[in-house]
Parts: sequence; C-alpha cells; structure tokens
Amino acid sequence: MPKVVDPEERRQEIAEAVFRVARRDGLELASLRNVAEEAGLAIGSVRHYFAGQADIMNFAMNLFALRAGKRLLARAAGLRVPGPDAPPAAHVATLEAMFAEVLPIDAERREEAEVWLAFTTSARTRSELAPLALEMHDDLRRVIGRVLTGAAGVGVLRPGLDPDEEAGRTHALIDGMTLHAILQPDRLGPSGLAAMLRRHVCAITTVRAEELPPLPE
Amino acid sequence: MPKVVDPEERRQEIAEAVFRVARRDGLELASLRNVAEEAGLAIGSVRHYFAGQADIMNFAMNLFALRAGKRLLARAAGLRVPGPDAPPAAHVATLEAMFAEVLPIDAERREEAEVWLAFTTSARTRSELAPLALEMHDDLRRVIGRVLTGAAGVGVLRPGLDPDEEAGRTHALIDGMTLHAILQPDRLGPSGLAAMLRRHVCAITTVRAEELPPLPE
DNA sequence: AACAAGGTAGCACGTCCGTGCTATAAAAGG
DNA sequence: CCTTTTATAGCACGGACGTGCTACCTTGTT
Repeated sequence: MPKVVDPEERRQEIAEAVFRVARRDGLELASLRNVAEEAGLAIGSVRHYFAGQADIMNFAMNLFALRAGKRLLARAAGLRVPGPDAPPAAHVATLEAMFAEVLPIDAERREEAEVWLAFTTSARTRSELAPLALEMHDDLRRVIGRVLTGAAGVGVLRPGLDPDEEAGRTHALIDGMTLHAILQPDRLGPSGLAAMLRRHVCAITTVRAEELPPLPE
Repeated sequence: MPKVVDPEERRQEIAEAVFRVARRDGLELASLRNVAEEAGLAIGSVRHYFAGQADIMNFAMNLFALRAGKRLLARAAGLRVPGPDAPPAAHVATLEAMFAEVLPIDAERREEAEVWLAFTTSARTRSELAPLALEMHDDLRRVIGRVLTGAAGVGVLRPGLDPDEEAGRTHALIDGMTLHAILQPDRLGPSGLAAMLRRHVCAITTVRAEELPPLPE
C-alpha cells in the first residue's frame, strides 16, 4: 500500500473542494476536472474515491447537510435556556440568538449559506438531491417551531399569534433574508440582517427593542 | 427575402424557449442546442438572431425583467386605490392584493417565479447578469416601500413600525415565501401562501383578519 | 525476495458545447 | 429576368465533459 490515508478524510477534502468551486463559480462548474484541480489532485485520484460525478455531488451535499445539522444542534444545546421564571427579555434574547445562528452574519455562515443556496436550488432540477433539500428545509422549520412553541409556553409570544403558523412565517423570512444577503449583499449586509432580525423578533414577541441587549457593531 | 418575419418577435420566441428550458431542466442546460430544439429551430437559425450564447442569455433576462416590471406596474395601476377616507380594511385589502401579485399563487406567476429564481441565483456567478438582478431587486423593494408608505399615510400601518424598515422585512418575507413555494411546494402551496400573506398583513397593520375579505379557496 | 493491495496518475473514447464559416431557398427591387 | 437581401440550415473545429481502462508507485505482508 502507498501512503497511509484515511479514505473518509480524503472524501471530505474533495467535498470541500466542491464547496469552494460552487461558491466561487457555481455548482454547474463543479466538474470532475475543476474539483480535482481545486483539491490539488489528479482527476484519476479523485475517481479512486468516488464512483462518478453524481456520487461526488451526493456525498458533498450529504456531508453539508450533516455538518449544518450538527452545527445547529450543537449551538442549540450550547445556548443556555433561561429558567421559566426568567424575565421575558432573557427568553427573547435566546430566541433571537438561535435565529441569528442560521443567518449569514459572519464569513463562516455566509459561506455555508452560499453552498446551501447552490445545493437547494439545484435540487429543483436534480431529483436525486431533492430528498436532502427537503430534509434540511424540514429540520430548520422544526427548530424554529420548537423555539417559538417554547416562547409561547413562557408567554413571550405576542398574544393572538399561533406558534406553528408563526414558525412558517419566520422560516420564510429567514430564508428570504439569507437569499438577499447572499445575492444582494450591498442591500442587506450583516448589520442589516441583525437589525431586521431584531425588528422581527420584537414584532412577534411582547418584548420591546430597548429591553434587549444592544446590537453588536 | 424569405418569409416575412419580425426579428424582434423571433427573438422573443427564442427567449421563451430559454424560459421553458430553464424551468424544466435548469438554466445551466439552456445551451444553444437545447434552446434551438425547444424552439423548434435549427441551431444555425437561432444564431442568425443572436451573436452568441451570452447574447441569448442577456436578451432573455432583459426581456424577463421588462415583462415582469410591466406586469407589476400594470397591476399596480389597475388596482383602484381607495380614497383617503375609506375604511382601513379597504386600504389593507388593496395592500394585500398588491403583495399577492408577486407571489406564485397561480400557474402563471409560479412559472415567472421559477424563471426569476433561476436568473437571479445564476447572476451571483455570472457578473453580466448582476446589474439586471439588482435592478429587479430594487424595483420590487421600491414598490413595497411605496405601498407601505401609503399605508402609513392613511394610518393603517401598525404604530411603532417604520414604513421603510418594514418594506425590507416584507421584501425578504415575500422572496422567502417565493423560494419556499418553488423549492418545496409540498410545504407551501398556493393556499398556504395566501394564508401566510394574510397573517403578515394583519401583523403589520391595524386591521384584523376578520375585517378582510375571505381568502379564496 | 516476492507478492498483494491500495493510492496516484493519465490515456482514449464518445458526447456535448460554442462558434467560424459556408450553402441553399425564398422574397423584394431593378 | 436577374440581383440583392435575409431566413434557414448545416458542417467542422477546438475544447470541456464523464468514464472505462490501464500503468506505475508505494507500502505492508508472506
């Protein structure tokens, strides 16, 4: 055998090359050749780890969904949720932080969102990617639903609003904000995202902006 | 000369073939050959009307932006805006109808939205399409801003909300709803769109759902 | 020392791509 | 009738694509 190499690790390196090409040039240019060059490998080497181009795409999107899901769950677990008798502002601040986690406010999350958009839009015409796109969609929706249901449970959701219905609206808003931030960053930058999120959070809760911690920047 | 043909009309027919291919297979498959076949023409015939593939794309996206803009303005002009002393519900109903105009609730607007998404996302990596994508973005934002400013003028905007800031949020929400309706139609169909729009409209105005005309369907 | 196995690399083929260029058919003007 | 103009069509080339297949090199085992 040649050099000792963890095959799984190599596959992930190649998938990361896919992410870079997709962000820079678009997913349609993530050809075997371009990906191999981006990864610094020969085309034959890449093919040693994947059955074909479709296999690379499936693996890459699976890896992406896995990482994004893990990161979201880890962050959700990391956020210490206030006790039931904490002031409303504390609950809403946690809720806001959770939503901020999936918005492209910093470079890392922006890169992630760019890859997400590339995959999720191309899944419309590449049916083999559709199940994963739907799964990511439902996962995010579920997280948002849980957060809002929790908010309703401690009474910080604005009266008259249904947690489930508001989850749908907030989900659409978050993805719309992400879309704008990625496609028209001149019109919606990180600070704009934060401000808009705060406005939305105040609109659906009983807490006013002054009660929340000041926006960074 | 051969058959009498209006060149501009032919170009539009070819552009419409681009739209169909983009919706069915994705914009990356809108090659000269595929478009020619879709239009029922020989590849050489298509090239008689366009300098090259990039020329086709530019023309198609220009035509799309032109038509979409025209349709939006025509609809805006067609909506009879209530007098200043009309009941609040009438103003809000008009506002809701205007927003519904850009949501993919019927087949025609769904097709339009699919093409819009294809163009606007590909503009991220095709710099020659970027100016047009930005123009469409700003146009829609401007229309929303005007509608909300008008609503504030007649006092139906919920107190404490800034028309301009709310225009940004509504814009993001509308594009997010469009994204969801196109990519995950099982999760957000036409009736879901209408219901979500109504909920948002009620959330940002002083009018309650019961005061508005019942939702179709 | 001989061998097996896995990593790396690349050739070769058929397909699709955009494009330069040419050929034919049909209508309008002299 | 003949020329000019324009629509339509197609050939041919170079390049990028995915993929079947082979060759070589490096390492661990017998």
